Amino acid sequence: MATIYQVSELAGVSLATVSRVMNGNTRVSEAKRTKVLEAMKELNYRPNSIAQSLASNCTNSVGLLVSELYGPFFGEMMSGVEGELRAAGKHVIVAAGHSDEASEKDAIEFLISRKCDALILHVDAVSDQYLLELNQSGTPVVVINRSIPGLMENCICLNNQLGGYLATKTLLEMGHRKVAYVSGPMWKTDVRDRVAGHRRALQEFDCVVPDSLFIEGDFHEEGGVKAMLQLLQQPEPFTAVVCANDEMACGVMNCARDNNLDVPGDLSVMGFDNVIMSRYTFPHLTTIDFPSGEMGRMAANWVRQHIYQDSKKPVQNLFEPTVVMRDSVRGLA
Amino acid sequence: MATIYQVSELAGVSLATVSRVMNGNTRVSEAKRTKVLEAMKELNYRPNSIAQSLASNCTNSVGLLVSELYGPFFGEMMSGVEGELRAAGKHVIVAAGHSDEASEKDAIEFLISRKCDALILHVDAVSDQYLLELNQSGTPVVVINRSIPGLMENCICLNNQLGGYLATKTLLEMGHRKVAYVSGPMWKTDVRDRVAGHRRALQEFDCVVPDSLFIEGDFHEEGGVKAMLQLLQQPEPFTAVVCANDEMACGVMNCARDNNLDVPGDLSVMGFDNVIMSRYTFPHLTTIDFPSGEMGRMAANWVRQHIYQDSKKPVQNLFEPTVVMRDSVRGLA
DNA sequence: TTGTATGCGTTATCAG
DNA sequence: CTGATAACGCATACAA
Repeated sequence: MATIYQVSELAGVSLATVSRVMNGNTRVSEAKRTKVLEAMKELNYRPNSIAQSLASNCTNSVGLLVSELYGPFFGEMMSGVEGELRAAGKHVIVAAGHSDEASEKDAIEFLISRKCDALILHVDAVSDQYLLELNQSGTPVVVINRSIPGLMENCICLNNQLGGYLATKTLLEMGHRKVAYVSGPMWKTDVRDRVAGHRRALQEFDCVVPDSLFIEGDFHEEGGVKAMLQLLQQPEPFTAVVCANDEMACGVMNCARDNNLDVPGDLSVMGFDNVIMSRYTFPHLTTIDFPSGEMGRMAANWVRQHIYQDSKKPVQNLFEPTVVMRDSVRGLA
Repeated sequence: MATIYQVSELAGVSLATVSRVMNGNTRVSEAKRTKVLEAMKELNYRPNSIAQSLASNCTNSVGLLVSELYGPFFGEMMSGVEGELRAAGKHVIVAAGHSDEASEKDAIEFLISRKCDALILHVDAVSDQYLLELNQSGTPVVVINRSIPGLMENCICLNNQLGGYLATKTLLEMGHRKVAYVSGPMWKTDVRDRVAGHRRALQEFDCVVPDSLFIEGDFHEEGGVKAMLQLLQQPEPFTAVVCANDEMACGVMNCARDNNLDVPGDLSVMGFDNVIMSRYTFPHLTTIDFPSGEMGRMAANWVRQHIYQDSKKPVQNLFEPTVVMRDSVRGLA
């Protein structure tokens, strides 16, 4: 692999001049510049970004930590991040946190030791305090889908409360009153926000539903099935069930069908996230859109603004969810 | 951030000794070793992996190039790669190639300039020749789902031919004879392999189907819908359709339902890939399992063997697909 | 505008 | 076993 030194020799200039034409920040005479360029081409020179990083103390790479590398939700998000960063000539180093504290911290250490210029995190096991210290300690951090007091500027959030509200309100407006709720794990902040929105909508419509119609799920399809089974076994009737994510909504719909319940004829089902799959289910799932791709892009944009100063697109910290009407919900006569 | 120099000073040893206890390859007296370890702890020292990379000419990072960052298929694969590599203390740098030649090459250049120790590629736009030269030129390459003459040792493949064969054979054995086929883009090698398997099964059963029952799709859900529409408009009757991937199978099923065709009552549908979603569709999709996660893990294992020499698990170059029976296929009386 | 010299934080090659 | 010292490839004050 050719080095800057060999290029300088072939071009008959100093090593510093070569460096200058590469970075393009200092003025170089046109004559020497073309000479250097030619030499580069001839030697098929490629800058060693490792050396560049060491010398400039900038790695041009940002760490991306997500809970899982698979799943439609994270896929869209990663795609957004990578697309935006790649366009700026930056690298993304990914790691998975598996929603486990030790694993998340480990991954973050991993990324830091790699000297990432910034970290984009989607974590839920690690504490707010930890993230605050992390950001203070030298590695800028932007957090997705989590609001951290004292670090709001670095958070890219979805208004989960509003999402939960919209989901339930939609059903309520269509005449449903007996609406069951299958939530995610309540230790997650976004889950609690969605539930709060749900409760607000209920309250607004003077609607009280018994506790037995509230089930804490696990965000997985099987969890949806289990929740539905539980719902079916308790005495309270219900005409609709709103789920805290699309996977569980799938489980609920499948379970309903297995129990000879027609969706949406006998039961309306509402999802959350608007995962790609939700367009393919039968019936097509009515859900709340979570713009994960856009939010990933925005997180990357944040980094471009604050770290690389190469973007002038304003940062949007809060995203608003919207209702996506499809076929799994029906109005009550 | 503390450096090795400060540690050496605090420990009262030379800088070289510190380096030695870090790497643990040379013997160091127990006394000095503990002194160094203590100093490290006190200074909260973390090695600068950039400097390590420059000095050792080993970045401990491998580039991973996939077509897209989203989608269940790549998600599973990436997850396999990251899990295996992370366990070995290696980093993975990801990029998306978008099945476009310029984009794929660009991404590869990107990864190379980052001095990845090896590249794991899932590409389909770039030529065999290019990959051969790439591998020769200093950056070891392992290719997923593509067999390259002269580079077979570096390829982790699925037996697509067998997969295509199994898909169609399954239907044939159940009595179907009028089986339509919705393929992927024919310029992709794996697509052609699947088609070849399909043809082989047909031949084996002395079954000839008219050309109008063969549609070239695009691997997307909409493509499945369009293909099904096309199938419906031509005169030849058919009792089953095998699709080159699950997404298109979803489209076919949805379109069938929209046209009052019961699946599998009136029409059997076979998918390919066994994407997570296929378990959630209605009816649950019968398909061919593509062990993308395992193959990703194996690609990573290849790298560990050949580049880092820290794995003794044997490399498996060829994976066999299997039939996953679910509810979208039914035998003909 | 251009060249020289030094530093970035480690590894690795020597002597001792 | 240990300690100087020279790479590694590039960026960048400083000087010219």
